[in-house]
Amino acid sequence: MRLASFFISTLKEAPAEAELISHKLMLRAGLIRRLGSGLYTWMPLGLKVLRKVESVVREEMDASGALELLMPAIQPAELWRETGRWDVFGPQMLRIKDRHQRDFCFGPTHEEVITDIARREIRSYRQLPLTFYQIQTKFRDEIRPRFGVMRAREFVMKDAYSFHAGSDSLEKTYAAMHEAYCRIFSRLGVGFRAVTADTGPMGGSGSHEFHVLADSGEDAIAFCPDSEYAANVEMAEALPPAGPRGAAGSVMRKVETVGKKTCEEVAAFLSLPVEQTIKTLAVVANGEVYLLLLRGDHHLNETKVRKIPFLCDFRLANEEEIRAKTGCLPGYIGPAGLTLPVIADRTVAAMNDFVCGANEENYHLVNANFGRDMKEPDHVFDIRNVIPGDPSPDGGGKLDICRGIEVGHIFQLHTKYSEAMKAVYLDESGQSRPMEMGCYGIGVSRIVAAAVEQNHDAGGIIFPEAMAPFQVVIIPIGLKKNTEVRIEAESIYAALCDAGIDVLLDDRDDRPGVMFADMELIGIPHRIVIGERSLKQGIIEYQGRRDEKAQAIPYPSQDIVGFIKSRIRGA
RNA sequence: CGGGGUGUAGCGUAGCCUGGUAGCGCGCCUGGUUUGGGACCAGGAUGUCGGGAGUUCAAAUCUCUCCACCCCGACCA
Repeated sequence: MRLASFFISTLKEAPAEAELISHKLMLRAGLIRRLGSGLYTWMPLGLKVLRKVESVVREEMDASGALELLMPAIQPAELWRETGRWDVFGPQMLRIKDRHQRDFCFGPTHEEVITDIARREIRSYRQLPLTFYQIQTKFRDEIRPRFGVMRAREFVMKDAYSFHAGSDSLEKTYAAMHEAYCRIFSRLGVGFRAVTADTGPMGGSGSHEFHVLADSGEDAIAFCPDSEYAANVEMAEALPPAGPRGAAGSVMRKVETVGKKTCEEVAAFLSLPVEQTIKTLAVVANGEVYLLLLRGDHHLNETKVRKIPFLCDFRLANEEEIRAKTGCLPGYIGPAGLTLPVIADRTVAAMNDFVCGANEENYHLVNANFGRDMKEPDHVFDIRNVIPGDPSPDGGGKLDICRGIEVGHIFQLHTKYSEAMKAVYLDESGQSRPMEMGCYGIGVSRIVAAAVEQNHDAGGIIFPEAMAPFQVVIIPIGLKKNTEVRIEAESIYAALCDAGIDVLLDDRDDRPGVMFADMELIGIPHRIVIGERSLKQGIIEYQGRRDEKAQAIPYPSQDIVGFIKSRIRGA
């Protein structure tokens, strides 16, 4: 491609709306332009990147045996009513009415549509297993779209769905998809990690997320540096403390703690470690008020709480409810002297001589103990987030926590959708059975942002080889003025094109600094500079995007195409 | 949804407090000189000051209202 007949639009300064480095760089490089909140145009240069990501995804999906199809972006409400998700999905789903006032949505996902296809088309176990996939635009009306295409409302997603006669087959395909995902992210050149995950609103069991590791990631990942263990913190199990609970020591006393509401404040006020305090959370589920007990420095894990059957639809109690049940303000409530059901975190259950609210405004209890000063907890569950230093659930060492950008998620759905929508097949014995299903997503557009987030420097983006908009750029200095420069630039350009390399010729005849800066900003991995000065010495210059300095290449004596090819491969 | 903030030329911004007919940098256009790291000289174009209403002789500036966008939060007592 010749730049004079292409279109790039770079910015020296980033628009004020961008916060995240990837967002700023994508705007400055002219990859994307914002149309509205969470809505982005992929400019020609950005679209080239997006398409390259798509093609890697497509190649690996095809290689895994999945079959590409394309479903409508707009879906009728009836399908969603069959699975009950029309009501469950909530405001994240963009609902539309057609001219007849019939309900539709702009698909946030496609389980219903694909299951409808499956029930119409698949009759027999002989047709199974089957995996379909598409690369489609989705719309989710996010609470707060942000970070450009990282969390946009409209985005490009690869979603695949597999159908099986039996869960063995599902597990096989699931494993194959896991492998395909690892190949995809490796080929794309992003640093990633597969972690065990919660299934969330998609339902089902058995799930892995794929995260691009980046400090700006929205997800926290617990991992063990000394073993293979890695999980979303939502999922990471906090093991019970090793030893038994210590014996109760000196007698419990009530102390005045005026204005000290948080555990940190109370601990500091009493000169005790915050690990010696217990915080009490009042929640309401099914009309009942429960007390949840956590160690002062720990945080509640909502996902874990929702897995406790009687708390699956819990919410935090409001101030009036708390006052009615405990007679006291939030900040001073505690498990002592109340009849409310108490759910203790595993860590709390092993604590003795702790500090907790006295259920009296401006007072806390010190040296409190279960059994002696209050009833034992009614239930003990793992309801907290793990923190760095916690033992790894696989026994392999201590956990650490890092951040990641979720770019892929695979689920075993089993028969959640097939049962609801009667997607059945006949097995060998002629019996009708619901199909086992799996579902596998990749955030295609998000990958671009994640890759930029992970690969950039002061000059701009450093695209990984596989998703760079162009593999090589040729920068001629003094193109119009110097015939020799023009001839050699054209000849090298033609040779690289013939070799099937995606090469950009910067024929703008601009000042060198402008061309260098632009090409660095948009992140082209390999650069060839052809100038009168070097040509006279029988050389041209090559510089990799990550290289400190350019290197001289003897020219025309050295085979440039071969050299570039080796660079592309070696990168 | 709650809180905070911003809206002035394509981008970044000054002016607003203290009302008097809008300025700067980059970019853009023309001509010329330049050409190995975002050039220089000369000339030029581009603003419903987010929309509407109000106050005033006069509003980017004050008031009200609507809109858009950004940030933080949306249960951790």
